[in-house]
Amino acid sequence: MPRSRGGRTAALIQESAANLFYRKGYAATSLREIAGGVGIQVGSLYNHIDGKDDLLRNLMEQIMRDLLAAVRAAVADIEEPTDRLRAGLDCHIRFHATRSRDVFIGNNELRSLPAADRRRVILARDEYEQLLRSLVVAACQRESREAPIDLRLQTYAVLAIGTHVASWYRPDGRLTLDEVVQAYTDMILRQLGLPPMPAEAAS
Amino acid sequence: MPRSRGGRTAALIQESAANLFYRKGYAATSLREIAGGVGIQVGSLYNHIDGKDDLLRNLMEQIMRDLLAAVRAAVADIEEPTDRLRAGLDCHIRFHATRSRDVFIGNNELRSLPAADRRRVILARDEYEQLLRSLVVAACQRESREAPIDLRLQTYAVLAIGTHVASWYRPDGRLTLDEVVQAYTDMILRQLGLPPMPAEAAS
Amino acid sequence: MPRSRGGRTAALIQESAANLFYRKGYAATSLREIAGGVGIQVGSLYNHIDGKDDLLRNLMEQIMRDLLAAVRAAVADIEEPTDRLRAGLDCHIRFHATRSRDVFIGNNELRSLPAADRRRVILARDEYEQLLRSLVVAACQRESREAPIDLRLQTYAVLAIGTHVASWYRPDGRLTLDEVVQAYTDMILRQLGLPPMPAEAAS
Amino acid sequence: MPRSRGGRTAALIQESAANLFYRKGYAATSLREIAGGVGIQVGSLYNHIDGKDDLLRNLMEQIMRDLLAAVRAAVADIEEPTDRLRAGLDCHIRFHATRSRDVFIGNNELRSLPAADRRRVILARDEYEQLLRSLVVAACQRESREAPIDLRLQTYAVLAIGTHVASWYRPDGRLTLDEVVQAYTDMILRQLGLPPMPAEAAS
DNA sequence: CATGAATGAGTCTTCATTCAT
DNA sequence: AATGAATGAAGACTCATTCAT
Repeated sequence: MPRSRGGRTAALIQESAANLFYRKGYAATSLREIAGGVGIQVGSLYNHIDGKDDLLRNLMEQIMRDLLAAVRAAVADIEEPTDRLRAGLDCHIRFHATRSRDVFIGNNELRSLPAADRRRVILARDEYEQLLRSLVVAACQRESREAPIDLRLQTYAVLAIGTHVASWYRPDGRLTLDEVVQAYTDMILRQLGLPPMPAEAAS
Repeated sequence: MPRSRGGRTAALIQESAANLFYRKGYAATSLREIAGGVGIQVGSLYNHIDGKDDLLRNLMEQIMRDLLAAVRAAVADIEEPTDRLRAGLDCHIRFHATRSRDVFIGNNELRSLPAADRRRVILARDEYEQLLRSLVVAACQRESREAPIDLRLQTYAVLAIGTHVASWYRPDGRLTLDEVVQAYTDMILRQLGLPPMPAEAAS
Repeated sequence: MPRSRGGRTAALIQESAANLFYRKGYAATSLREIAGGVGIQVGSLYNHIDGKDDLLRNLMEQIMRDLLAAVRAAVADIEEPTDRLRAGLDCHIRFHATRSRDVFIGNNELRSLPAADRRRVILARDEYEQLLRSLVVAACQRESREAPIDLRLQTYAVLAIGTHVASWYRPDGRLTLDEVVQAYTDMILRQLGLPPMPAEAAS
Repeated sequence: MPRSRGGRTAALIQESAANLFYRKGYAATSLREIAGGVGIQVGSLYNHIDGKDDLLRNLMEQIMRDLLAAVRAAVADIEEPTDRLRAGLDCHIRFHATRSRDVFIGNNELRSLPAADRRRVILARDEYEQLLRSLVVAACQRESREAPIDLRLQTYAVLAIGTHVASWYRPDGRLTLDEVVQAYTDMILRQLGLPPMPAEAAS
């Protein structure tokens, strides 16, 4: 019966783990439950992972890699600073909404990671924060018409909004994904004193 | 079934529990550690509490009561809607910064609470959200010069900023408490298209 | 029911562990069995020990301490080298016979000990070997009438006989304790070319 | 139920098992490790063995067969009792030194053997003990000039020395194989009151 | 009130063994 | 023959909880 799954069991385990870590938290999730989610016995997990940490580490490193890559790709071909920021924010919000489960875990289970891995993830987070800040700073230097509040705080607020979106957005909720992305992006741009619409689109 | 709710030791236990829940999370904290933080043995805890849940429940109900009471008191004697909002935001941010530990626990350990208690806490949270929304709506109806984005989202964003402040503010950090409160309050007001400074203070 | 045992449970646990380590070996003995031997549950063991290692470590350090102390005490007040050797051998054999269980464990479970403890026990064993060798050498230098074979090997042989006695002697066996001690002591003395009987006793 | 008793891999597995049983003991050795020593996966072992017991049983029966056969062959063509004993001891010591690993396992893992196999091995050990005793008795009856101590004990001592040699001899140690064999053989002969050198060699 | 000890369920992990491929 | 995956039992250890002292 178990055959024919190909090499997919490992992925199913990660899925099951992510679902449970999201619902109950890492420490409150037992391997028994994770295995149950895949339809195998606890011991069988160890054919695919080295330990419980593995599941969390994989998850957290993956989500940080994906987030960094997504925003970098989103701004890659754009020159104009404000357009870059707009594109970055769009991607940032959209990512946090669509991958809210993993982002949520990434934000809440840092302390559950073994110290060594935690350091690595924190470095990636710092890198992401700097990427966002560089987008914010570049756009504000060129275009902002109001004296901006502390730009580091502004960047924190951008991160906060991502985190928050991840904590409540549901695909079947009151607002569509595009509406949410639009609303929050505008909110941030207005906050920074920047025009919400791309120049060519506004004319 | 002993209880000594007013006791000195009981308070120390709550403190120890709060510190550990904050650092490691509820599920990852053992009663042994909590007892250790007070300098007593595990068994002795049961002279003061009924179980591990107790500690979390007390904490979460207390913080919600305090938060609601604080903001209500802050706006109690103010009539003018925008002033009410300003005062409410000031209190909201300040509370989240100064009581960041307990607020953080309140935001992250909801799922660790037994279902019955969870419901009660969620009701209190809804109540708080409505309080904030009423402040936002009242101020925007009277004074806002820009078409506001969805006001429910705006309120969410206000909550998000509180949560975020609680997650990084430290009394010995780069910014003073007043600076943080000022910055975030202004940020939100600007966002809503409202004047950041009270009229009389500005002149 | 469990009360009134005073603080004796820890000792009962050590006993139970020693019996099982002797019969089945350390690795093949489960904590469940050890606890069963005392009439308690596995978890209860941890009120008295820190882990399985503890039981082995205590055992091995105790037996080496006792052995060293016993032989040192046995030769303490004796000046004459051959008499010292006789007394030392008597004690050596007698100890290995009467405490055969623990000696056996000590000889066979060294590798089961965590590396740090293992080193400590090995030092004690080296110390004991040197004590025995010093007795042998002193006696042979003064009195031996035959050219002795390598004295280090002879000492090894003395140790080997102790080990071997511990592996088969039973109090209810064919030979009494005194007979065994007598026979092996004579055997070794003869081997070294020394007179088996104390001078005054022989006359 | 595959079997390939003559196979090359089967022999490698036995080797790997013997090395590990020697270093860590039977109970503390996992099939994973044994397989690792051969460079195959655990499951593959079962193409060559029926189970973990198999490995130990084979080892123990083999070593007893070899030991018995070796000593029998060594004394086969010798008539004179003391010469027979000398040759037997030489072989006994030499065997224990050169095959120390397997002899060590044979002496220490008896209790790890399933009851049925254990009985068989014990019979072989008894047979070997009787062989040695017969050599000792025959030589002592004809030639010994001193009143021998209990001959059964003497035989035990001979066995003890074999065991002990197996526990410390290393080919690259301080003494050569011949020196060790010589020393211990002389020791035993002297013990029995028998001349250490063959008559013809002494002249 | 505090303690030390007991309990039983539960944790993660390892193991020998099986078997389809 | 070798492999990768599955299994179920067992391992050591932790935990929240209870209770006699």
